[in-house]
Amino acid sequence: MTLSSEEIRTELKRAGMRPTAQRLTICQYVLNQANHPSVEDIKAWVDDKFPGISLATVYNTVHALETAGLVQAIRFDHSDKVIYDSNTEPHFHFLDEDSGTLLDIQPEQVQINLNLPEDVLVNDISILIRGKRQ
Amino acid sequence: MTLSSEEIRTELKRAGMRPTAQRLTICQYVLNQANHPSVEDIKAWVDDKFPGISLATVYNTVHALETAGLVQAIRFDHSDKVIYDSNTEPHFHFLDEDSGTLLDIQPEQVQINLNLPEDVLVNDISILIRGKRQ
DNA sequence: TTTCTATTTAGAATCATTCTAAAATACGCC
DNA sequence: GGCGTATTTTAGAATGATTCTAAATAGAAA
Repeated sequence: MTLSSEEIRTELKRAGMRPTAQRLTICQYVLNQANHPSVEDIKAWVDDKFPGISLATVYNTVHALETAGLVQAIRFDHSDKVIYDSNTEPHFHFLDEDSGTLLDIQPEQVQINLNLPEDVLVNDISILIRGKRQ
Repeated sequence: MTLSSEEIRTELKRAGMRPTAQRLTICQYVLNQANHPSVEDIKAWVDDKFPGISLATVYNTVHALETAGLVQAIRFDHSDKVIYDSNTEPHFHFLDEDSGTLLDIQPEQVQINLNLPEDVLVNDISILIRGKRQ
C-alpha cells in the first residue's frame, strides 16, 4: 500500500500528530518505501531529503507512529536493533539468511493448529521463518 | 533436564571450556535452575554464591556457552534484553502477558503447514505466542 | 614445579536509545 | 496577516546493555 503525500498528512492528523516536514519525510520512507527499516536506516535515508534532521526526531516520530498504530516495533534474534513494520495487518516474517532481507508472509500461507491448555487465551502469534532461496 | 555438577564439568570440557568455579556456578543457574534468564538475572543469582564475580565473566560465559551450543540467545519484542535458553531441542515459546513469564511450548502442541514458494528452504521456525491464563 | 595458554577482572569504550531544556514551529483565534 | 500557546525539533548529555582492553590469575600439560 502506497500513500500519497496528502494521504500521509491525513493519517498524521487523524492520529493527532502535526504533519511537520520532518514527519512527512520520515513517513514517506517508513510507510511507503522502506522494508522493515531500523532507526539507522531511516536516519540515513531521510538525511538526504532533509539534511540536518536530528536523530532524536527520528526516534520521536517512530514512537509517535507506533502509539498511533501506524507502525509496529519488532525485534529479532539476528539483530540488536529495533525495526519498524508498516504492515499493520496480521502477518508473519521470513528472513532470507543469505541476503538478510526480511519479507512478509501472508497468514494464508501459514496454517497453525495450537493444542494449548483450555485456560490459555491467545492474543497474538508471531512467527519468524528463517531460510534460503535455492 | 537437570545436570549434576559432574555432568556440567563434562559438558564444559567436551566444549573445550575449562570448568572454572565461575563457569560451574553460572551453569548451575543457566542450565539447571533458571527459566530464560537475562544476563542481569544471571549476575544477580550468581552474586550470592560467588561474590565478586565480574559482569564481564557472565557475558564471556554465556557467549562461550552459546558458541558451544549449550544455550541459545533469544530476543523478544517485549524486552530489550537478550535472554538465554538452555533448551536446545526444537520448541516454541509462550509469553504470559500478566506475569511476564516465558514458557516452553512443545513442538507436539503446534501443527504448522507452510505454503511457501518451492525454492524456499526453511532452516528454522520460531514462534512466540502471547496470551493470558483465564 | 615450570611454562603456556585460557580465563577473569576492573574499568574504559561503544552503541542504541532516552532524556532534557531551550529554540523553533504549527495552528487556532482575533 | 499577526499573536499566543501548545507541540515539535534540536543538540547534547545521560542511560543502559554490551563489548573491548590490558593486566593479573589460574588451569593444565610436561
